[in-house]
This record gives sequence, C-alpha cells and structure tokens, in this order.
Amino acid sequence: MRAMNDDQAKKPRAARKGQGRGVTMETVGRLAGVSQVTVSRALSDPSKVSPATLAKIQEAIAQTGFVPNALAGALASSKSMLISALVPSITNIVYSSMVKAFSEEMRGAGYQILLSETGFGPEDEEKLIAAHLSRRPDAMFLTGIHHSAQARRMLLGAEIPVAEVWDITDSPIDFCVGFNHAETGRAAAEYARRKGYPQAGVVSAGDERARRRSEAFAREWERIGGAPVAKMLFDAQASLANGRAGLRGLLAQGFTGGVVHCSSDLLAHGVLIEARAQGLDVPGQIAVIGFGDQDFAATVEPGITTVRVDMAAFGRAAAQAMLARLQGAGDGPSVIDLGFEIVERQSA
Amino acid sequence: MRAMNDDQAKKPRAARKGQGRGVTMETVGRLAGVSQVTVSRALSDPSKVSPATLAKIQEAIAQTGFVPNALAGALASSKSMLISALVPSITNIVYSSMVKAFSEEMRGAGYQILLSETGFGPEDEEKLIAAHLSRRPDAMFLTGIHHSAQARRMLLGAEIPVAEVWDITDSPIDFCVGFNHAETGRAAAEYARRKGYPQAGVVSAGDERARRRSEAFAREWERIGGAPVAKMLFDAQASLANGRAGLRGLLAQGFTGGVVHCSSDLLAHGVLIEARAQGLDVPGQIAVIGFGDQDFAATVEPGITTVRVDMAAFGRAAAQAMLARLQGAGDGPSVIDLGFEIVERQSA
DNA sequence: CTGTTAGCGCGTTCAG
DNA sequence: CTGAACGCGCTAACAG
Repeated sequence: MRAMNDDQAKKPRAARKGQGRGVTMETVGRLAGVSQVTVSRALSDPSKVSPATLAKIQEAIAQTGFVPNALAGALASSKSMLISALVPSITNIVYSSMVKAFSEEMRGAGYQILLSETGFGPEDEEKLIAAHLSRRPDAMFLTGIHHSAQARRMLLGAEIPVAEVWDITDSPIDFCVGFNHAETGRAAAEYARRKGYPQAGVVSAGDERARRRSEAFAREWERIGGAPVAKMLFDAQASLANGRAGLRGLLAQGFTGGVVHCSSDLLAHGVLIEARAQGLDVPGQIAVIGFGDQDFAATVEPGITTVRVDMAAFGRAAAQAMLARLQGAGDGPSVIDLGFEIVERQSA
Repeated sequence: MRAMNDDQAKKPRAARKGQGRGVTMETVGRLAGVSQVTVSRALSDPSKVSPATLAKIQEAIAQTGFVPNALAGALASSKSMLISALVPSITNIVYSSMVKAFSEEMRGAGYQILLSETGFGPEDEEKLIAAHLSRRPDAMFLTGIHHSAQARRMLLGAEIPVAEVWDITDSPIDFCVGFNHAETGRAAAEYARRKGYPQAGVVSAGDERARRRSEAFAREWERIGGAPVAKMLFDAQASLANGRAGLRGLLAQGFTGGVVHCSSDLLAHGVLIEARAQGLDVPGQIAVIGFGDQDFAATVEPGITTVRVDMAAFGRAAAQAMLARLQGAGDGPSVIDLGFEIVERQSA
C-alpha cells in the first residue's frame, strides 16, 4: 500500500505516530502553545478564543495539515452530521435526481450523505439499514413506504428523523413526502378516455410502484367503460428496449391501436420508437402516455404526454422537513403530498 | 422531533440512558452475564467465545435491539470500513454506473460508500475532500485526474489508497483506472475520414474531459487532411436539447453535411432527432458519432455509432485494485488502462 | 478567555 | 475461554 511503508503492516495504525497522519488537536495545540480543548474551541466557535491564539492555532493547523477526526467528534457529541440515504438504484435518474436535490439541501446545513442502493424489494434493505444505523446517522432518508417490521423497529429504536420519500401513506415511520401513485394511473385513464381512444394497453416495469400506477390505470379505464386492457408487465427495470418490446408484445396480444400507458417515460419513448419503426402513426394509431416528465420527454418527436412529478422537489421537501426536526422545531406534518400533473404533448 | 420526547431538548443524548438507544456492548453483556469484551469478541469472531455464552449474547442482542456503534469501533481500531467517493454528478449515468459497480464490489468486502458530488471543476472539490477525510475513510475514489495541489497533499497525508478513475495519467496520486480520452477523439476522426465524410463538426458538453475528446477529434481530423471543423461547445451538461441545438448551431455556421462528433451519446441522440426534424438523411447527409455506448445507443433508430467504454468495468477494476491495497498486497500497477472500442452502427 | 477532568463505545493488549 | 485496564481523538461540563 502506498505510503504504508512500515515494515510491519500488521502493526496498529496508532503506532505510526508523529507522521503525516496521527495529527491530533493535541499536536496542534502543542505547536500553538495551547491545550487541546482550546484547539477544539477554535474550530467549533472561533469567537470563544482570543484573536491572538486563534491565529497561532490556524498557523499550526496549516503547518501540520491537521484534519479533525469526525469519528471522535461524533462519538463524543452524539452528533455525526451524517445522514444515511437508501434508494433502489442510483443509476435511475428518478431516484438520483431525488437524492441529488436532497443532498444539496442537506449539505448546505453541514450534513454528509451515506448512500446505498437497496435494489428493489425489502429483503436486504433490512441489513443495509442496520449497517447504516451502526454509523449513527442523525437522520435517515428512505425510498418508498414498504419496509419490514424489523426495519421499522430498528428505525424507531434509533430515535432519529426518518423520511420516506416518493410515495405516501397514512402511517409513516416518521414522515413521508411524495404523491399517490395509484392516483396518477387513474388520472391518466380518465384523460385517455376523454380523448376517446378505442383501446388501451399498459407497459410496466418490474417495480412495485410502477405496477401500482399501471394497475390503477387499467382498473380505472375499465371502470369508466373502456374495453379490457392489454398488458405487458416486465420484471426488469425500464429501458428503451423494453419499451419497444412492450409495444410488440401488445400488438401480438391483438392490441390493434389506441392508447398505451407506460410506467415511465423511458418505456414510452421505446414505444414511440417501435411505433415509428413499424410505420404506425402517433398518436393516430398508437397514442402514448409516459410517467415522470424526464427532460427528454419534451425534446423527442413527438413530445411525450406524461405525468409530471418533481423529484427534485421531493428531495428538497424531505430535506427541509428533516432539518426542521433535526433542529427540534416540533414535529411538523407527517404526510407531505406534493401531487402530480398531467402534461399534454403530442403523443397522446 | 419524534421519539425525542424529553422535556429538555438541550439535554445531552447521553443523559437518556436505558432507553431504546444507548444500548451498548456493556448493556448486552450485563444481560448475558458476561463482560463487554466478550460481547465484542462474540461479534468480531464468534469462534473465540464458547457456544453457550455465544447463545446468551445473541439472545441479549435480539432482546435489546443492539446495533454496534461503528463510530466507536472505527475510533478504536483505526479502520472505518468506509470508502469515500467523489463524482462530478450522480444524475449522470456515466458516473453513477461507475460508482454503482464500484460500490457493489466494495460492499461485498464489507465497506460502505460515502458519496458526494463535486460538480465539475476542482474548486470546491478541495473542501469536499477535507470533509470526507475527516470521517477517516479507509480509501478514496476520485473521478478524473485533475486535483488541486492542496487536495493532493491532503490525500497523500491521509496515507490511504486513492483511486483516480475515468481518465489516466502517468503520475497518479496513488493509482488510476480509465482510458485515454484524447485517443478516443483521434480514433473517431480516423474512422470518420476513412468513411469519406466531406465535412466534420463537433458538439461538446462543458466538461473538461468531453472537451479533450472533441478537441482531439478536431485536431486529428484536420491533421489527416479534413476540412476545418465546425464547433458547438456548450458550457452546460449534455442533454437531448443541447444535441438538437448543437446541430442547428452547426448548420447555422455553414456546416452543410458530413459527420458530427458528439462528446456523448445523449448529444448524438439529440443531433439525430434534430436531423430528422429537419428532414436530413442519416447518415447520408448527417452522420453522427457518439460517445459512451449507453444502452439507448443501440435501441434508437438509426443505431448510434459510438465509442464504447465500460464504466462498470472501471468501477470494478478500481474496487479490485483498491481491495488489494487495503489487504496490503503490495502496490500493484498504478496505471490501469482499460481502453475503448468504436462500435459501428447505422448513424455513421 | 483558558485549562482540567470526565466520559463517548469500542478494540486491544495483558493476565488469568 | 474470559475479564480488567487502557487508549482512540474529541466534546462537555466545571472551574479558574
């Protein structure tokens, strides 16, 4: 290991004192001619130290390249300034833009984010939660509202603010921010019925919330008089390729034309590409409704009619509510419904 | 704050003992009739404890909901099992897929990832590095090879493995894994020349490495006899909209047809969409070369000819080299060039 | 404004 | 196989 140029690699790190690392407040204090506590104070609240000693301390810090040990600080103060965040997937723009906004907001208040992917399904989420809690985060950001009983217990036991984002429920662990997924499906169905499409199909990715949106669409469509809905339900994540395959599958099921409700814009885009490849007119023969209003939805031709949800807003709202709790500003609302909006473009 | 139902919010956390939190190895030990060390041993190496006491300890843990305090553990052992990672943007699939692969690999070895976004440009990267180092990570994952002198010094002082990923250099801080960006531009230029396109244009996003690829393309194109290259250089991140605007810009500059080299597939896709919108034939009138081989590149019509780099492989390679160093397996290579490959499709 | 004294919860010796 | 003692680097009272 570079720079680990000791003879005995097994030797505890602490034995390598006096080198670049191992610079503590004690070291800095000695160099500045003050005690360790004074250094601590100078760092946490410079106004509690005289300008003269402050200067000496700062110089000593610069000379030694001292970097405070946040681990020790957290242990002593019971404040880690760490927020742990769990998302199904960081490569999915939907979640990454959510945590991005959340992180930026939290960083502004001095917090750092410990981020992990849970994959879909709460199996190993439990182990991840335990691993995260062992770092003693000051709060936790979770995606979705479905967590194992054991997970809930651990979270409650941790006695920290817990945000459940991207979905809402009446019984959050602590508080939740998001929107009603089923409602978006119903709204889309109503919109599509109004437009008078003869048939409807759904293409859905293999994620529980996506399914909930699709199911709601289909149920509502049929409830308000639509013909039975053709379905293509994938187990995999959404992708353009699945969108294309989705339309082909619908067609193979005897779907002859009408509206296709997709659980994401990515799938919708795939449907669009396949429709064009097959010479089908959009929205004349195939109309498409997506979900998410990702930036490409407005840019492709034809533009994708979709359900807009502001993921960045979710992240920000979660951060604000969390910060309020962290600052002990009482409990605040525990269900924050940010809603959604249907954006009409050319595809449906 | 939920569950923070003390009267005095100001009261130190430590004062709330005997509740759900504040369960320590001491607590567990008392319940199991053993000392704290024994609990520690039972957790770190069950074989060092008799089966009987092990069982009692496990029961006590289950009863109390004990979660080990990794902060204290790290402080005592100088091993945080934390890896810090810095990427320009987590919403960019290029980087997120890299860290995803990296994280999965590292998690397999028991490490967790502290992830932050640096944005582009090394200004605040420095502060972020300091913040991360204060958590005493066991190693660090950096994107790119351009870091301030101060940053380099801190990193060297930390005496931990440092991976610089996504680009290569002969003088890494510790080790780097990636490919030669300029080389991809040159290879693309050579490919395009061979295809006999009459003119060339570039559309580039505002990121230093993207620029390096574009510049190399233009220089090589002109060096091997091509006509002067038209350029559309954006300051912003790549997007479909910028791709469309890029082609419009090129056209406005008098570019009448030929090959367009894009710094990413996203831009290339935008160029494709704009070409179609303007009734331009691809690749007859406008040929397009992208970069990245993102999954949609093969799925759109026409398929995008692009430069494939395996980001997941970068993440994995970085993790493997890092783990080797973490396990003290000597230094290993310090420059890991994973190369790239031109993927020919219909767009050029 | 500054120093002293105690822990924070856990690993790591060293004895039994 | 188990326990006592000590220290990791820092914050939190309490004195001066």
